[in-house]
Amino acid sequence: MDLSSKSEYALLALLELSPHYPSGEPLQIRQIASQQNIPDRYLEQLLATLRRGGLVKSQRGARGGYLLARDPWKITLYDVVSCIEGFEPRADPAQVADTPEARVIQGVWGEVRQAAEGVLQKYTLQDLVEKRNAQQQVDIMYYI
Amino acid sequence: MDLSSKSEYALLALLELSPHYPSGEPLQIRQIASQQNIPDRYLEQLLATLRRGGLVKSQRGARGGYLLARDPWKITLYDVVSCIEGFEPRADPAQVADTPEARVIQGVWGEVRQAAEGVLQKYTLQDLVEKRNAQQQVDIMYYI
DNA sequence: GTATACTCCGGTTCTCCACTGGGGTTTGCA
DNA sequence: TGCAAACCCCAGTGGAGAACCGGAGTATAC
Repeated sequence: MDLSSKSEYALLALLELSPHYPSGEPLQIRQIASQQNIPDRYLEQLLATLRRGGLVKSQRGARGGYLLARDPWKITLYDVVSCIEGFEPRADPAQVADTPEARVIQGVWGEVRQAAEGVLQKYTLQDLVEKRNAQQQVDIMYYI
Repeated sequence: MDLSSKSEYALLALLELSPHYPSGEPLQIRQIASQQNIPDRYLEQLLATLRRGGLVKSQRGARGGYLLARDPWKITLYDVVSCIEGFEPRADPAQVADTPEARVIQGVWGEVRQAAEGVLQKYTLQDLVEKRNAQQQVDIMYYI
């Protein structure tokens, strides 16, 4: 019921990439990692997953790096979390007994999942960037 | 993001206890376990947690067993899951870096949690029992 | 006073998370 | 052409928690 640091790291990385999307300039793992202090070798794996999930593109070689695969307002938080957590293949039949009670519980749990996913689906990376900017404005106001 | 079998077992057990609440007759671990085929030694531990959480009462000795601590409509699914999963003490400061981005993400995640908890809070054990009864009615209809 | 239940404590196996390391391969640039 | 900077792939490790199992103790009804 809590956010894994896997997902949190991925979101932080994509948040770093978002402002660089218009320019088309890639960002390197090292830069992202030091900016958000994430272990860089770990972030590498997460970015590889995101690449395989079609959320980022990579550029190899010197002056390479990562950049978003599409506009920041076309990537929802659900896209990110489901890609990184990999909870799409809900089809393993290694489930518990199929009693009437179990079925009822599964139904309610489906509602819980839907509620959670609904929230994740309504936010995009762009929204997060704007939220952060707004927050920083508030911080500045208080600072003055 | 999925229901642990811990919570599922606990809900199944409480669902078994619910119809026995009015009579005041306790149910034994063995009976609950065989009814829902849950490993009985494991269920024992879960029931102990529920007892410490004040959701069930235990009666020791011969003809002992467990019974609900209060009416089935006064126990929400949130009560059960939070008791068994123990996610109340959200105060350990072993968190990730406190960047503006991290704060924004935490905020959104708070919304996700609230959405999920909202669903769990609106259902009681009584609701589940009624859902199951309704489901069984439907099954019978189809059977005829 | 004995069988029947719960109670407490510990250990075990397994899986996953978070992370580290050691090789590769591709690319820009001098 | 060489080489360094980046990504790429695979493998392993340490700790934590989930899901159990087992045994010794304790309270209670009959």
